[in-house]
Amino acid sequence: MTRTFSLGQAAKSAGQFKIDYEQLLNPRQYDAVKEFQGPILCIAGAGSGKTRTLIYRVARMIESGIDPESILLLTFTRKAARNMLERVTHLIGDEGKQVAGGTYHSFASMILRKYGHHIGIPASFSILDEADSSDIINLIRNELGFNRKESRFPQKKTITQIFSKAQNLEKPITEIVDSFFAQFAEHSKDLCRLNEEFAAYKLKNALLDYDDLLKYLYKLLKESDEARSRITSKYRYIMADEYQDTNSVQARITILLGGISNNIMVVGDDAQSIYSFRGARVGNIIEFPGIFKNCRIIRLERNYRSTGAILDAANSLMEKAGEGFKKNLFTERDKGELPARVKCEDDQEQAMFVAARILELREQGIKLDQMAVLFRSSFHAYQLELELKKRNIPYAKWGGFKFLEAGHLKDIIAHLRVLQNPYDQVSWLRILLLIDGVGTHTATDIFNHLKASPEPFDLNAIKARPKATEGLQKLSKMLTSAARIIQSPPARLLEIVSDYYFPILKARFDDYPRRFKDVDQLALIAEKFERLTDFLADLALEPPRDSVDDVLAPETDENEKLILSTIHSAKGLEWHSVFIISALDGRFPSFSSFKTEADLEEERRLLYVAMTRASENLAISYPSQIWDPATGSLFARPSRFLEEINGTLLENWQITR
DNA sequence: CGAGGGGTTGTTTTT
DNA sequence: CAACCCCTCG
Repeated sequence: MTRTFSLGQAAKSAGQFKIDYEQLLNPRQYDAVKEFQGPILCIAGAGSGKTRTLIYRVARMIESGIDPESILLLTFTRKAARNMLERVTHLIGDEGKQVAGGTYHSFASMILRKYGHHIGIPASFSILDEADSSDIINLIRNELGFNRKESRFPQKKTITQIFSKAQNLEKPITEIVDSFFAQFAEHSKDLCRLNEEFAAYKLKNALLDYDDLLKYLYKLLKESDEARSRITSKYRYIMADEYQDTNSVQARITILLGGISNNIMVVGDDAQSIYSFRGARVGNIIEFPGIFKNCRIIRLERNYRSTGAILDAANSLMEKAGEGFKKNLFTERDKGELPARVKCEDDQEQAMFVAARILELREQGIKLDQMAVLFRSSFHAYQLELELKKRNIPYAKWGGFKFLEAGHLKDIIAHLRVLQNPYDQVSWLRILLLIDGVGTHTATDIFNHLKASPEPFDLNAIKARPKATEGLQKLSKMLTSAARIIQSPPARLLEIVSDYYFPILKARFDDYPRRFKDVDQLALIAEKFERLTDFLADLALEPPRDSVDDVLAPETDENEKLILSTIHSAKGLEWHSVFIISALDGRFPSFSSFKTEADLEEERRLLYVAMTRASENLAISYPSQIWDPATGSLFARPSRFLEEINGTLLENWQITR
């Protein structure tokens, strides 16, 4: 590997930049941008121009002669990285494209393909998403006979969550079960056993789940001197965004990556930490200066996004925060209108209010895509979705049910996976079960047979019931011919699979026309890739976030859509007008957060994140009561957080019919 | 051994 | 209000 060394850095002086950074940034931002040697912790409040700062920092680095390929930008989603680097490119030209950027997970995936062999990971590993992991766990659970217990064993999805939480928090299974899933305490031992088997299975089949990606990247950096020195000498300028939402493995990775060059900046806001359920530690950001000596701390506290009134209300909410990370966010904008506190009769009335108000704002010239409705959990929006459909208001929903979770798309992907890895047991079982006359037993037999065969796609020698033979032959024929052109663009392979799958789809689902369209949508995504491996790896690392409904919506109407989003998915974004719905104790804060003070505090930060998404208009609404069938209780109290916000900072709205 | 029916779950948030 | 599981029938 060669390393480029540029003399440009010394040659250029401040006056030679194309961009007038000092003019375009406020003094604090400029501080963070102009200095890129040495460690920096940047505490960036909501709407303080954090993204802008990062973009200009990368631009300035490149303008100073730093090799763009030595810059690594770690962000929370890959989309965030992509957008930022596009803007860098826009500012200074194509060099911006050479900067490495992505999530910790995607970075891990890339590095492990290249250097994984140092710790025994083959370059051809596949990535498991949560559903894949569940399926494998289910398989092993059945083999171990744990499903036939007298007392109920947790469901596959729950087990997956338990395992993931254990790895994210780096705690033993038993402890996770005791503290978060006490109802399954009696199965602790079996769960440990299952977890061991699961780990062994992944190892044997070269499968990595999300947690493994991080775990092995850390292991690589820690244990392989050669890999570490190659990686750290390539990436000499590290920036990590949303650092408050990293877990301890990610923090250790960051420290190892930045430890040699010391040129590391982490950016974050402890008041916006909302991912502790998956192991995020606010501690990472707080401990950072202690780990990197001479770390400079830069605070961005001027908010450019929201009106004074919105900011006052948000600050008021955080004043009562149990843990005192005091923020001093200020704005020089006008006060604007007070945020609305809207009491509605019920869920239905709330939906009607939101829809009517949205239409009113639209009359005033605010575009639909400048408005968003935010909620704690995605099912809170069901009623509203009905109302929007009724009134023909186009919307896109983020979070909740994912496009790829639809059964028919999983079927298609399973076929592609088998092509890529003919020994992928879960995918084989899935596609074999689609054939008439094949059940779990036959499918397992077939898999065991072909596992030992040099021609895994040749199913002709298989013994099965007569009813099944025709289907098996078709499958075999399709896979064999697709395998012959396995190097073709994934879109082509997808086409072959779809042609085969359409009759099955038609027979299985009444609503097959709708589902056909989903497949077309998948094909559009596939077109962006040249190799099947890349396509499949990408689907796991960054599943398309649009819901099925959204994909089905006609692509007309100049793309102007209202956004419905979980607060988690709305992180980092902003809209002119924001509605926060179902601010009802039990819904938000969520019933399941009542147990501990820490969980409640996270709900508070979540509301803070939601409120600070709004630039001009904010309305927080709640139905006066809701019957919750899940808990069997009646929620009838407005969110406790609404009570805590200083009453003079909100305006109460009355609904009349 | 597979298919299909009925009863029974348990529901945050996501890379 | 699904998905999921289990059981019985064909």
